[in-house]
Amino acid sequence: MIRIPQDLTQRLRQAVENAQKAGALPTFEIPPLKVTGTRRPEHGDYATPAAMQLAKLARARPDQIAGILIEYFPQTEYIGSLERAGGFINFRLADSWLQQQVERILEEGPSFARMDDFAGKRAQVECVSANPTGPITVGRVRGGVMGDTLARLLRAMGYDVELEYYFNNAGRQMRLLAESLRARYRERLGLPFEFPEDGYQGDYLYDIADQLIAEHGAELADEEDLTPFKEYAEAKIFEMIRAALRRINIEFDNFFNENWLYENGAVDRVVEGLRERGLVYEKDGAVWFKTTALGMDQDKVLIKSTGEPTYRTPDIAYHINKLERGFDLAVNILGADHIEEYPDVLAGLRALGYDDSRVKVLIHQFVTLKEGGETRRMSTRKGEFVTLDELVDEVGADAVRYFMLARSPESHMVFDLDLARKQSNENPVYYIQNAHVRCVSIARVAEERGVSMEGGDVSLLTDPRELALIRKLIELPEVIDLCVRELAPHKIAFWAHEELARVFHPTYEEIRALHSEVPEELARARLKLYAAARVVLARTLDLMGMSAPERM
RNA sequence: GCGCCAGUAGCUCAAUGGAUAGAGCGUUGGUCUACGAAACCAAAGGUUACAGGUUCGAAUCCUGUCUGGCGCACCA
Repeated sequence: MIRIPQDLTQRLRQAVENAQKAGALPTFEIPPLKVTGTRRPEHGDYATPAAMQLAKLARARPDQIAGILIEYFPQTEYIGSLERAGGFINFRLADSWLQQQVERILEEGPSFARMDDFAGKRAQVECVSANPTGPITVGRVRGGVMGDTLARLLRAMGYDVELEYYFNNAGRQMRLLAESLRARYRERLGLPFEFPEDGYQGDYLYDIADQLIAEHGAELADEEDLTPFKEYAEAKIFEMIRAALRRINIEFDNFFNENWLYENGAVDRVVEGLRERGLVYEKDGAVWFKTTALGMDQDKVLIKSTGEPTYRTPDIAYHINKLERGFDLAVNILGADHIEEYPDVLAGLRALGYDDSRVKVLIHQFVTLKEGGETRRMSTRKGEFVTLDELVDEVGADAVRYFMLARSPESHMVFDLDLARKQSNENPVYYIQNAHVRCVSIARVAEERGVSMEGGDVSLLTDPRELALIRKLIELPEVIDLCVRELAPHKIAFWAHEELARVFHPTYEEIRALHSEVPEELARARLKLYAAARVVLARTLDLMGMSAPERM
C-alpha cells in the first residue's frame, strides 16, 4: 500500500533534480523537503511549501520555483492535479484512483495496512515492569497501553515483536512485602502480630493472607523464614497483575527476572568491563562510574558501600542482554520518575562498545486521578490506589485503553473518575466503535433485503462525501508509519476518532445505500464502500487493542 | 537552588516551522414513519501563560519571567 506523503516527497526531490539538470534551477544541495496533509479542502489533499524553502537557495521567487517544480514533476496515476497557490504546491488525488482503492481494501481485508518495511527485523518493547509488590498503578497502566499499542504498530510495519516485563523480586521492598504478608496472616489467624513500619497496607494482602490460610491453614504461623511468604505473595500478585492486564488485552511474551543478571554474572561483567576501560574508581567504600569522563555532570555509584549494586548496574546489564538477544530495536517505556536513569544506561552501553542507537526510550508523564474535585495521590505502600480492575469495572476495557492512549506521552494526564463513570454514554470510544457497528449493520440489512455488493461498480462513487471517506480510509498506512517513525502511539487514537470516525458518520448519515430512491447499481457500490470502511475500522481498533463490536 | 516535562476555548486535549490554531465534552438551538439518534446539522466560545528575539512565515525554535508536575540518593 502506497504511503502518499513519502512518495510525493521523493517525486518532489526528483522534480528539483530534473529542473537542475535542465538548467531551470541553479545547482545546490537539496535540503529535506516536506509534504503535508492539508487543513482545507481548497488546498487539495496534500501540499508542500518546498518552493518557499528553496527560494533562497535558488535565488528566485517562490511562485516561480513552484511553477518550475510542477513543470518537472514526475507524474503518476494517483495524482489528479497539482497546482500552484502562491509558494505552495497543492496535490489532489485522482477520483478514479481513489475509487479503485475500495476494491483494493476489500482484497487485502484484515491484512490491509500491513507493511513489510521491517520484515525480518526483531523489536522488543519493554513496559509496565512493576515489581510484584501490589496491584499496578494507573501510571504503569498508561505505560502498558502505550507499549502494547506500539508493539501492535511495529508488527504492522513488519517487525517481529516481543513484549517484555522486567522485574525484581529481591531486595528490601520484597522483604517488606513478605513481612507485611506474615503480619496479615497472623492477624487473620487471630495471633499477635507486628505490622512492619512502612509495610504494605493495601487490602489485597488480606485477600492473599486468606488464600494462604485456605491452602496451608496455620502451619506457617511460627515460620521464621520469610521465603514462603515472599514466594506466595509474589506468585499471587503476579497472577493479579497478569489477569488485570489481560482484561485490557495486554499479554506479555516474556517476564524477565533481574536476578538472572546476577546469577549469570552479567552485572559483574558490566563493572569489570567499565573497569578495564578505566571508567571505574573506588571512593568512600563505593564503586563509582566515571560518567563525567563521558560528558555527564557527575559520577554515579555502581556498587554501594554495602556491596549491593545500585539499580543502574543491572539496568546496563539488562540492556546489553537485550542487544545480545539480537533485537534491532529495543523500546523502553518509562514513567517520568525514571527520566534520569536512561542517560546513564545509554552511556554505559556506549562505553562498553554497544550500539545504543538500537535502544529507544519513551517517557510518559504521570497520571493524576481526580475524583470529587480532588486529585488523588497513588501509593502502593499505603494502599491508596485505584486498581486497574476497578478502572475496568467502572469504564470498560476499551475505554481504559482509549483514554490511556489518547494523550501525548509528555502531557500530564488527568484521569477524571467521575467523568469516566458518566462517560459511558458519551464516550469517544463509542463514537469509533459505533462506526464499525453501522458498517456491520448495513451489511446485515442488505443481506436481509437480498441486495449484494457483488458486482458493485466503484466508479459510481463520485459524491464528494464518498470520496472524502475513501481518502480517510487509505490514510491508515501513513498513520501507522507516522506512529512508528515518531514512536508516538497516541497518534493513531486521535486519528481514529477525529479523522476516521469523524468523516465516517456524516457520510453514513447522508449517503444512504439502501433507500428506495437509490438505484441498485449505486447501492451495490456504496455497500462496497461501507464494507471497506468496516475493514479499516476493524483494523484500527485492533491496532489499539480495542474490540470491534458488531452491535451496540 | 539545579535539571527534565508541561502551560492552547469553561473542562480534557490536538496541531511535521507553513495558508483562516482544531476536536471532544459541556452550553444554546435545530434534525428520525428510510441501513441503530451511542448519530447528524448549526451557534457561541482564543491576545496559544507573559515579555523580548530569530524567520518570508512561530502555538511550535532561542532568551528571560511566572505557574504546575516530576526528578536532583551509596532508593528502584
